Amino acid sequence: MQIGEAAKATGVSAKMIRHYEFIGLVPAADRRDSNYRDYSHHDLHRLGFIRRARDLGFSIAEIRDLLKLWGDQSRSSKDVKALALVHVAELEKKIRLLDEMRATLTHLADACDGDHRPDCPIIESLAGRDGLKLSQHH
Amino acid sequence: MQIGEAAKATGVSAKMIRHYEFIGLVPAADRRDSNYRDYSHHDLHRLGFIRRARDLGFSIAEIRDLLKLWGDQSRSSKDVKALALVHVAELEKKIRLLDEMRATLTHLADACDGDHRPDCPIIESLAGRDGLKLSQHH
DNA sequence: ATTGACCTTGCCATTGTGGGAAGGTGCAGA
DNA sequence: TCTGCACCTTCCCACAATGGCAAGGTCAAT
Repeated sequence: MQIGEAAKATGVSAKMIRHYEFIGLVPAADRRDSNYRDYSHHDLHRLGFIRRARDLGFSIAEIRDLLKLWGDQSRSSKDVKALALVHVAELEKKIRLLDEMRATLTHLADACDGDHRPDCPIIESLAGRDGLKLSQHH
Repeated sequence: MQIGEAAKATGVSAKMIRHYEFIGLVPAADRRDSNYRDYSHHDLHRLGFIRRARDLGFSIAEIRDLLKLWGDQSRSSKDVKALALVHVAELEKKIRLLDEMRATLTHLADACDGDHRPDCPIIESLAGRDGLKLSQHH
């Protein structure tokens, strides 16, 4: 199976498949005489695993660890769960940050008349004449 | 005021101040004889505005627009509010995506015993033997 | 033999930030 | 005055993930 078909089958673009090979996330694919990459069912399985992990927001580094655990007969489910929970915590942190931004900006927007006049608490707050406090991330 | 002090005063790193100058987000700073950049209160005010906008998650492109609106006497608060609400919608979209990931992964982790045995629904789900459906983003 | 769809490598762009090297400046203390 | 340190300058590299483009090779069907 050549790379385009593998891409369709797994939902990982050909570009990214090559990239994952380059960074060592997947082993170098077999080559035909034409030098075209050739993918087996086993390869597709691995790529599918990677795509699903990416869909869950795992980073490349985390996926590297997941792949190791996947291939490790002696691993315990505790190891996998720990990794997953770390990622859940990361997701929650990101969500919290974004939600603070959302809340602050929503408050500012609520306080803004949104009419033809120039007065605007949003701009004033950004400008530092601050009645409405802005949250301080990082 | 030289760049390090300006950085401390505004919370924007010297590195980023130079970068913002390079991409034209702030005008080129005045220079002393030494070629050191020299910042006025006016400059600090602009940098502070930028930092607060970044803290609210606005992109550089959006901040560019906000700065235009800031300096525009004839703008209406409607224009600012519209921009802010677009950004709120972006934030909400990101939050929604992350929260789907969080929920899916939390379900998987709940279904995982997390003990010494190797059987793990998380890995199995990633591997595609899927009883528990994974969400399909993009 | 030509066309068109696919593949190959390689380089550039994005977004926002940090790191570091190599060298200039400015001030304070011996 | 010389030395050292802290700061500044520019320039290049890196990250994570992805896309795009260009110049060329391959293959199947016409």
